[in-house]
Amino acid sequence: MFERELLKGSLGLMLMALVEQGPMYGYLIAKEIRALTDDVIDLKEGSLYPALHRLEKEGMIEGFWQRREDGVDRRYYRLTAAGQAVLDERRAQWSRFSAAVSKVVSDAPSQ
Amino acid sequence: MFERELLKGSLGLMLMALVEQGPMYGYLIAKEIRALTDDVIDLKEGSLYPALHRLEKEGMIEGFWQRREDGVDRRYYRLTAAGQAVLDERRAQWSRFSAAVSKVVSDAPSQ
DNA sequence: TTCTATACCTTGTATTACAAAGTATCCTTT
DNA sequence: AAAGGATACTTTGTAATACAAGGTATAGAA
Repeated sequence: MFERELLKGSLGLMLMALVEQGPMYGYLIAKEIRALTDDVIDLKEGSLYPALHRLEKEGMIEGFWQRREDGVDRRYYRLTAAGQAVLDERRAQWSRFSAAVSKVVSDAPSQ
Repeated sequence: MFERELLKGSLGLMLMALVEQGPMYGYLIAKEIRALTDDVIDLKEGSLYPALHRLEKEGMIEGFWQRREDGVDRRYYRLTAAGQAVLDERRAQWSRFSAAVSKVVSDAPSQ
């Protein structure tokens, strides 16, 4: 119940970071995130696909269809140049932000 | 613009963590957070007070009015027993979550 | 045949940070 | 004396977004 809100603001960042490593498609991205985080982050389809569409519309990522031998279409995404710049920015911002929250939340008394 | 969404899910946690150290009132909490985070997190009143009311309604914190000598009323909050239990939980959850995001976002290639 | 995995999509809902406005007091600056 | 800023709390409306829950379609295993 908290996790839902925690994810806000960091989902786009994670998607861009994964796509940065090379073209990936949605379903694989979700599996990667589950694997990398030991199921701590379990992305739902209703979050994943709209987020990808959003990033594409904003020009951060670029999608293209690829047909497998068996005829199944998969939509791969790659990072755009604009996306790379924004990713660098948001990565730094995440560092600052998560460090800030951790500091406030750490049980060390203020004095 | 991203920060707004980043804060979601972690604001309640920060408020509870601060109030855990002893009774505090809203305005002071905002100042404390700015000071602790070097202005990385600058809490707005439209976020702060509704969040405090929310936590109070949920029974996580307990508010009481205190009148200063000059006649100004301040509303102090302290953590409840229920709030302490939830705080411990959310603190652990934040650790797991932020570590998970950092791992996905870190530029280290998957192999 | 039924179920699971793969792979994508969409609509509606709940949550929540914040902008922007208001109230009131005190102190400092012009 | 007037104007501005800091202190201190409040409220209403808005934008953003994760997700539940539904859908489509294929392939292989039970």
